[in-house]
Parts: sequence; structure tokens; C-alpha cells
Amino acid sequence: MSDNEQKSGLAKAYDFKDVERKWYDSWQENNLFSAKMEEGKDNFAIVIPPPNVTGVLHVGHALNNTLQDILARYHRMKGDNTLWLPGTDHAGIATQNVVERQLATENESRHTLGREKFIERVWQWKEEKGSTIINQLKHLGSSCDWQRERFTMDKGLSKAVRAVFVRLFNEGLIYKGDYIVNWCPRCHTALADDEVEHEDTAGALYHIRYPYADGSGQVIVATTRPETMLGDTAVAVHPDDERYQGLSEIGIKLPLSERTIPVVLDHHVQREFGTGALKVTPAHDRDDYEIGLRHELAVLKVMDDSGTMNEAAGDYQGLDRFECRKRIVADLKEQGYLEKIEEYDHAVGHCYRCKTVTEPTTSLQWFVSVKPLAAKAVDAVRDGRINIHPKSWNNTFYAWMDNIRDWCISRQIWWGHQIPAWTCEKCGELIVSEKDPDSCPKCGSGELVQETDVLDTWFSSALWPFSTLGWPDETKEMAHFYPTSVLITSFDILFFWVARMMMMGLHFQDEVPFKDVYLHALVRDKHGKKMSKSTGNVLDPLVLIEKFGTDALRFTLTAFAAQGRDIRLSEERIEGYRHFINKIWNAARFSLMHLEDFFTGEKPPPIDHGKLALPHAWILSRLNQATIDSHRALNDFRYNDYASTLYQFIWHELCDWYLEWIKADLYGDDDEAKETARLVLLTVLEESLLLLHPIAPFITEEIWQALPGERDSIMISPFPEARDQWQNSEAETSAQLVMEIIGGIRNIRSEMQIHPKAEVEAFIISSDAAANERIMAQAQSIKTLTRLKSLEIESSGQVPKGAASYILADKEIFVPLAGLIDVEQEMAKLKKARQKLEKQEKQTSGKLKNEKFLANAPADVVAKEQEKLAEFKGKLEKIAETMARLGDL
RNA sequence: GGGCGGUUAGCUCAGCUGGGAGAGCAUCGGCCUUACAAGCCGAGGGUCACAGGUUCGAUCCCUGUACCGCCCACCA
Repeated sequence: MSDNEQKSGLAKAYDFKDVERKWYDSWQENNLFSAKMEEGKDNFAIVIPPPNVTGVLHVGHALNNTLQDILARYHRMKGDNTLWLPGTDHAGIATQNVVERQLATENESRHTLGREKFIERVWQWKEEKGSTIINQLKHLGSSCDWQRERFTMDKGLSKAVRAVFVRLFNEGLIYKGDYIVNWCPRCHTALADDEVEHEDTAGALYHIRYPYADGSGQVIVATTRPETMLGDTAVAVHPDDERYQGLSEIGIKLPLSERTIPVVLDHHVQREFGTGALKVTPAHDRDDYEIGLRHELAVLKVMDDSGTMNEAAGDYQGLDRFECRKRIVADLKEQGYLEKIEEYDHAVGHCYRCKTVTEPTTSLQWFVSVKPLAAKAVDAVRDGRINIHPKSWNNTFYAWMDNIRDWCISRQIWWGHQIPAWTCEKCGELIVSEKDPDSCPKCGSGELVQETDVLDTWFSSALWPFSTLGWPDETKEMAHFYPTSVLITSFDILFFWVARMMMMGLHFQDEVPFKDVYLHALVRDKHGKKMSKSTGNVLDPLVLIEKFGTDALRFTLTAFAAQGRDIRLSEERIEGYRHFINKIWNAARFSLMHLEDFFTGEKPPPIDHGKLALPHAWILSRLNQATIDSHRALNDFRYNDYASTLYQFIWHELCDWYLEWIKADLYGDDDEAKETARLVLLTVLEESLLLLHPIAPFITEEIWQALPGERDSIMISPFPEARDQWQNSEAETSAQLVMEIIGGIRNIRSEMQIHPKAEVEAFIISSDAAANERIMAQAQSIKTLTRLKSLEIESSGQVPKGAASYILADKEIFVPLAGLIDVEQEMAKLKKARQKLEKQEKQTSGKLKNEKFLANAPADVVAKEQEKLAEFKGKLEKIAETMARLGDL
């Protein structure tokens, strides 16, 4: 171990593994995540998008929770009553599938077990495995109030579900009916419209001859699903279609069947498509169902719940629907009914859970009338009570809400909230009630049978922002935290979830569920492809954390979280930000070497900003700017701006300039200068850590605790506020000048290949007396930072021949290099610079000669252009002088 | 068929209300200078997709075109 390591007490490279575990445990032990509800303070609440209880953390979760944690930590540090409420979703179909698979390995099934035992089994699974994702969220550093963790099936939430269901039913907004729904033949349940994913599929369009019932002719219908013809109960044509006038009196003899079906006239039929005749299968097609309703057609189901042809399919009974399709086509062909087969691409619906092709079919289901609820949600977004970020989603949101159809909420599975409705076996009365009824209120019979269906999972998650706060009871939590502040989620559940929370919140609380919705992007692989297990391009956040550390992963995700754009993630990119985390670590090590014995008891007095030397005044001014920018970025959900502000400030201003600049004081003999440097250094380091904490919680705490003095957790230390007295434009101007000079000298050294250790002389020629004074005040710093033997400034005069030069607007820097100058090379460099400047000069002077520009442009823009012109002219002059001198050589 | 987003340095992307094109990575040159080689210093590199328009002025606003991506949709 070197001296430095001993002195700072920190290892040379940041070892995140122990650090992360240590501090996370400490935060939990000290209850720092738990929400306070103090009066007179602002409230800030986020409810987590509850991950599926079956879930395993993926990068999307990592992004989602990092963004939430940043806001939670920010507001907690600001002193707000801050609640970040965690929990999981019971995920009906997904969870049931998991447990069923498990049962299958034991040669059991839910049917052999029976409903009650099966549900017990799922609960058992939940107790054993259900906290996986919660534990993974902890690795991310999530500062959720874990004591308030909820589950969409727990007692309180079940109570809320029933309360909502009953009220909606009593209001006539929930109804039961036999309608066409999307059916998954594998999951054996109905699905909501948005649970069906449409995929373009290469299929075929079959043209089939349907003979007239009187044998006088035929009509050709086209279909992508010939097997459904077994359920045809009509052929539809457009009422104005001249080709089929009078056909409605004749009827059609359905091929492969003994049935005769009517021809109906319906405006839905597109005359241009195919032959303008449409076979109508009300039981297996949504449009046909609608047509059927209009013409009171029979609804003939030809498949059962598993997609197998039923007795109505006659000879085809027992065949799987796809097998049946082949048979039907073969039979049609054989019997001369098949006109032709065309290749045809069309969208086919798939179950979003198991990817099975869904079957539209009629079924007795429960629905929510969403139109009145949706209207309220649209209003809330329109009048700004809810703000969606980025705004570009507004139109999509409106479009979807305007076209919304009733929501099928019943599912024929077992895992979920069983619908609180009972039928009286005796009199048939339907009873909907929050509490399990003992007897029929109509006939008094005790023979009541509860609905076997459960509710769509999204029904309970739609209540999440208030059910988790204790509603329907009147709780302190509701009073403080409803409406919640922000909802942060991925755009792909905007409709599944966000829109429904708006509807339910507005309807039941008469108040929005959240004021802002931040929709973040999808995390893709480095080629822009969606991550998926089958492609094998999945990045596992836990592996990334193991490899690069949580803070590095969080910083990366934040830095790339620009609004409205997907994130392409790769290990290389995280590695880059790990370097940044390590940079902070080393800056802290350096600082601690000088701060370790700075003070032990009382903190030193605050900085006297009235008489600070340039580097101190400058860094405080820059820090103040970074603070202002951080607040602004966080309040505007501009996460990437927040990350880059800190990256830029800490690395390029604090480390590259300030630390180098004050080394002379820190290592020097001037005690007063040394004390000031230590004090400002400590201040800047502290504030930087505080600014950085929400994004990189672990390293900031580790360093914070190593700083001198007794300290509370950085988590509960105040987030920096802007300090006007630190703003110092004079210092910024001076510092910029000094940096320009240093840059110029370094440029010469590098271009001239002067060895870094070689000490050289430099001259500056400048007629600007004020500037010269500023430069001379920093002469020592400039010399140290550029390894100069001497630095001289002259207002005019001769410079030794054979000096390398660097041109500034009204100054010229020379480093004499007798005999070492490559004249041609220097000339070429100058010519190139001149060329560029001439172009800029021309452009700017052109503008300034333009009367319209002078008349229309704001004064400050004109002034700036004038400054620019002066600068260009000055540089050109200096270049001319230098070239002339070089020419003399 | 509608809607949305993208096109800026070799790569990945910033660029908020129009006013001298930026970052990270990569590349090239020089440095193990006692915080950091996971680093430091310096350099090169762009017709801001294309075509019009508005404007004193356009990477930015408008219109159109071309590619790329996503979402929604009941033409069988």
C-alpha cells in the first residue's frame, strides 16, 4: 500500500461490491426509505409499476426503477414527504401458467387438483418465489418504502376491487352478456382487445364457389379461414351492388353442408374486394358478428374452447381448427368448389401471453362500459391536469381513447379476483355484493353460486394508485399522497394500464391519479433490436451490476434516457460510465489526502466568498450553474441533461481544471491559501456528491462517509439549492482567459513536440491592459500548469525570431524555439487557420452590412456579431504578423 | 390504410424557446507529471438525408421526397 492510499484510507480503484451491500443494508436498518407524513411539507409520491410476481429483472425494469429512484431520492433530499410505494402484480394468466407448468412436471394439472387446492398452490408458489424481483430491485439501489409493499391480491386491494366492481355494476357501467370476444384456445380464456397482438402473417386467400340455392348460378366468396364456413349463416352483399340484385330472395346452398343460408344486404361489405360477396360467420368473426346482429342471423359456433371442431362441424368434428382447414380445402377442391388460392398477407391475432393464434368467438362475459370513463381521462389530459411526457404521446392517447371499445374483464382462469357475483339457484337472481351474501335477497334461498370467472389482471392494477394507499378506507396516506406526483413507466403499457388508472382514479376519487406521466423508451441491444431470449441478445442487469457496479449501470441508463427515443445498450457503453464512477472515486481520494486531518470537531466557518482567489471563485460559480441545471433537468424529466451536466462538471471542470489548479496551494507553504483551498475543495466535493447522489447512490454515500466530521447519511442530507452569491461572471471570464492561454501554450508544446518535462519560456503580446493584469495575477498557475520557466507579457514589441506561436483574438502567444521551428509546417498551419477565419469574417461582416439584419435582429445578437467580427479581424491581423515574421527567417 | 418517431463526426447519440455545429467511444501524436494508464495533454474528422418554402438569418419552423423503425386498424 502506498503512502497515498494509507493517507486517504480509500483503495486505489473503486470496489463497488462490498460498498453497495453495506450501504443498502444500512439505509434499510435506519429506516431511511420509509415515507414521512409531516404537516406543512410538500408531498411527493410515486407508485411503482408493479412488476409481475413471476417476473425476473430485465434491463427495462432497471431503467424504469432507476428513473423512479432518482426522483424519489431527489425529493427526499429536498425534504418533501416522499413515498415510493412498491409492490407486485398477481399477473393472472402468467402466474397460472407458471404453476401449471410446475404441476405438469408432477403429472398433475389444475383440474386434477381442483380449484381450491390449485389456488392454495399458487399462493404457496408466491410465498416461495414471489419475492425474486423485489430482491433484485434492491440490488439496483431502489429506495422503495418496503414496509408498504403491496400485492394486487392482498386483502386491502381485494377489498378495493370489490368496492369498485360493485359500484360500477350498480351504476350500470359493468354488465354481463354474450358477445364476441378474443379467445385464447390454449389459456382457455377470453382476452381484452389489447391483449391480442396482431402479426402480419403470410397466408392464403381462398376463393370458394357458393352455388345459388335454386341452382341458377353461383357467387364466389373469398376467405382466409375456410374452416369457418362450417359456421356460415349468411352471405352478405352490398345493397347497391347490381351484380347481386334479387339474390336475397334466392339464398345460397352452403357447400360441404346440407344447409341453405340467406343472402343479406349490408353496407359493411366492400364492393371492390374480391367479388363483393362476403361469407358471414357470426360466431367466429368480429365483423360478421356485427352483421349478424343487424340481420338477426343465427350464431353457429363450430369450435370448442380448445379450438377443436365441435359437433356443429359435422364430419369435421374432433379436428383441430388448422387441421380442419386443410381438410376443408382438400374437400372443396375435390368437389369442385374451389375457384383459386391466392397468396395473401394478413394480420393474425395472437395471445400476448402464450402467442397462440386467438379465436374470435362468442361467449358469455363481463364487460365495462368504458366510454364514459374514457371521456373523463381525455379531458384530464386535454386540460392539463395530467401531463404526459413526452407530449408526442398525446395524440396517440386521444386516438386510442376515442376508439375505445367496451372492456372485457372476465377471464376463465382461476388465479385472480373472483368476480363478486352470485346467482340464486332457486330463483335465478343475480347478486353483486362486496360481502359474500348468505341468502338471496329476493327469495331468501341460501343456494347461491358464485361466478367462477376471475377479473382481468389489469382491473386490479387500474386501482393501484389509490388501492395501495388504503382506499376505500379514509387513510392518512390517501390524504397525503393522492393524487400521486408522477407515474414513470414504459410506453407499451400506456393503454393497458396508464389509461385505465386515469379512468378509475377520476371516476372513484374525482381526481387524477397522478399529475405527470413520464413514458420512457424501450431498451434495445446495440443494433437497435428488441432484446429477447430467443435472439440471445438479452443483457441481464444483475450481470451488468456484478461486472460494472450499480452506479455505473444507473448512470448509463440515465445518460441515455433522452425523451422519445429508444436506448441502445451495450457493455461498452456501461464501461465508459464505469470510468466516470472511478474518476469520481479518485478525485475523492485525492481530496481526502488533503482533507483527512482538516477538522475533527466543529466544521470550519463558511466560505468568505468576498475574497476568493480565482480558481475558487470560478469553481463555485460553475458549481452553482451545475446546481441550477440539475434542478431544471430533474423538474423537466430531462434525465440525460441531468447526467451530462454532472459528468461535464465533475470530470472536465472539477477534475481537469480545478484540482490541478489548486495543487500549488495544497502542496504549498502558504497556510492561509492552503486552508482556503481545503475549505473550498471540501465544499465543492460535498455539493458534487449531493448533486450526484440520486443517480449514483452508493459511491456518493461511501465517499460522503469518508469526509471529515460526523455525518448523517447522504440520503437525508439536503440537496443543494442555487446560491446567487456564488455566481461570478467576472471570475468565469478571467478563468476562461487563463484557460485559453494555458491551452495555447499546451498546443504549442504538443505541436512542437516539446517533451512534457522540458521547461520553456513563453511570451504573450497583448495590448489589453486589463486582460494583462488578469493573466499576470495567474502567472504562477499558468507556469505550473504548462511547465514554463518564465512567462512575460508585453503590450507590443519584438519577439525572438524562430518562435512557435498561438493566436488569440487580441493576443499572441510565443514560445521561442531557436532553430527548432519547421517554417513550412508553421506556415501551413497558419494558412489553414487563416482560411477558416476569412470565411467566418466574411460571413459575419456580410451580416453586419445587411440593413435588414441590423433592423430586425435583436440588439444583443447584433452586438455579439460585432464582437465576433472584431475577434476574427484581430486574429487575422495577428496571423498576418506572424506569417510575415516567419517569412523573414 | 392511418398515426408517431428517426436520418447530425467512423460508431452511439445530445443539441430545450431559430442567431458562430457538441459529447462519449473509436482514430492519430505525446506522456507511467506522487488522485486516477479505468488516466493526463494535444490533434484530426461533419454539404446536420434530399428538394423546396418562411425569415435579415434554418440542424432547429412549414411542405414534399427517400430510406429506417415503431404503434394502431374489422377489407373478408
